[in-house]
Amino acid sequence: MRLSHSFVPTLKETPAEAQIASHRLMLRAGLVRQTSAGIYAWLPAGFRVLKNIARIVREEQDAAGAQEILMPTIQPAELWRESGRYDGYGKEMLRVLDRHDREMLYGPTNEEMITDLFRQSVKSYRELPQILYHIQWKFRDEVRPRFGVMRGREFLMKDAYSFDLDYAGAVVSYRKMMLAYMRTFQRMGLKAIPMEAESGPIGGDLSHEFIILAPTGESQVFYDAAFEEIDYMNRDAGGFSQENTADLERFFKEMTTHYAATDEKHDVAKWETVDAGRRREGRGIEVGHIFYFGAKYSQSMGCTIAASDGKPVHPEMGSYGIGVSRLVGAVIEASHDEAGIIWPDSIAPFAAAILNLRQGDAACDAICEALYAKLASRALYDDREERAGAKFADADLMGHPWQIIVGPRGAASGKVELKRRATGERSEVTSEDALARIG
RNA sequence: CGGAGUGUAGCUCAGCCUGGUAGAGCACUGUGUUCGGGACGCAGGGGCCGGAGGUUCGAAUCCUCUCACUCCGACCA
Repeated sequence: MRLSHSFVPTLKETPAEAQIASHRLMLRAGLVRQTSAGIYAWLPAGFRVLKNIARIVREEQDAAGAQEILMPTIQPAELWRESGRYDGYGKEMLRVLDRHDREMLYGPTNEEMITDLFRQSVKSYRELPQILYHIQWKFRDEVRPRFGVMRGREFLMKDAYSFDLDYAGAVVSYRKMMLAYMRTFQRMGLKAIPMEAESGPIGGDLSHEFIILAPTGESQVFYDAAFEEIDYMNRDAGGFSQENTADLERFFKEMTTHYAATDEKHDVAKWETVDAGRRREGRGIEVGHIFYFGAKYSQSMGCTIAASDGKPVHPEMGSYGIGVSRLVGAVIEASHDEAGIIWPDSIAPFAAAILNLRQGDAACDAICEALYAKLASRALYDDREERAGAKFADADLMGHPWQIIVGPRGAASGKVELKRRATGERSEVTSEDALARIG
């Protein structure tokens, strides 16, 4: 994409409403625009990041054996009456009437709908276990939206639902999802800590929330260094396989025996028992939450399957959420500096920015165009006729992992300067070497 | 939902107290000089001053109502 013809409206000044770093930077880098309280339009660069995050989430869900579906945003009130949550959910649920005065709602979550879908079609224990997920917009009419996309009213969420014959099976599904989550966050360059949590309005008795570490996070977290040392992706390096029940058990034990707590639940006495050299403290942001809730919904909604003896049983369920749009903000909170965003390679909107410091200079133009053609859709070519300072500032703000700086000084001898955004490290290389480094 | 604020140009804001017909910086357009970390000159364009009602000869400014947004608290992916 050429910056001169892109809808990437960067701002030099910070809009008054933005209080936290990620919100400020998302507005300044032209990622999103607010349309009303807690509701945002995603602009090209921001949307690319959102899609990249969704892609990683999707890949890890698929790898865990979950199947992707897509449920609607609008749901009938009927279903929620069945589960008993229609009246209980309160004002956070956006309720609407259609033209026939039927009561509808904009879904804040999908337990009822998935249970309805499931009970219509699955009749035998032979078809279990199953995990279904979708990535869909949700609406929760928060009293007080804030922090940009981190606490919006409309947000993109991955929610998965597991169905198992019995508790033992449900626990396996739960552990699979937990592992998928740790891998998902690792791939985004995030340090995530799973913590035991209250199950809240979703209900149930086994529940973890996933906190990612960011210096500007909302809550103080205390955890054992063990969480930072595990490579969840690589089984050979101490990781785990989702296929292997023993692995899952070992993984779950790792996740639940080491100390981890937010300030609200911090147990100083227990904390003291953690080896002093392994105690870690930081700020954190909640980006995911998983629940096992047994037959809560399958029972209230009359969802049964035939067990091996032919008798009807209520499947055991769990639900698993990741705040996809929230992650965009959370990643920025975890990875930025004074100059702007520092995108992890895996989710960056563009792998590289090409900065032509002298528009119109034959050598510069030629090198830039050649690089741009080779990098195709992976690079943002800053071809504006502006001073170098403005281009550098925008590139730093937008946070591309690499900057390829093409100026008359090096261009004469075919050299460009390659800058790594995260470290600020710069080196003078040929175009070919630059392309090779970017990979 | 309680408390506190703010709505004036695309963005940041001044003007309001003390009514007299709209301002600055940045951004934008044209042009020239510049050009390796947010340049400078000259010339321009852009605003039913959130909305409605009222007071007044006259309202961005005073009064009433309303809408939107933000911040602090209680709640959440």
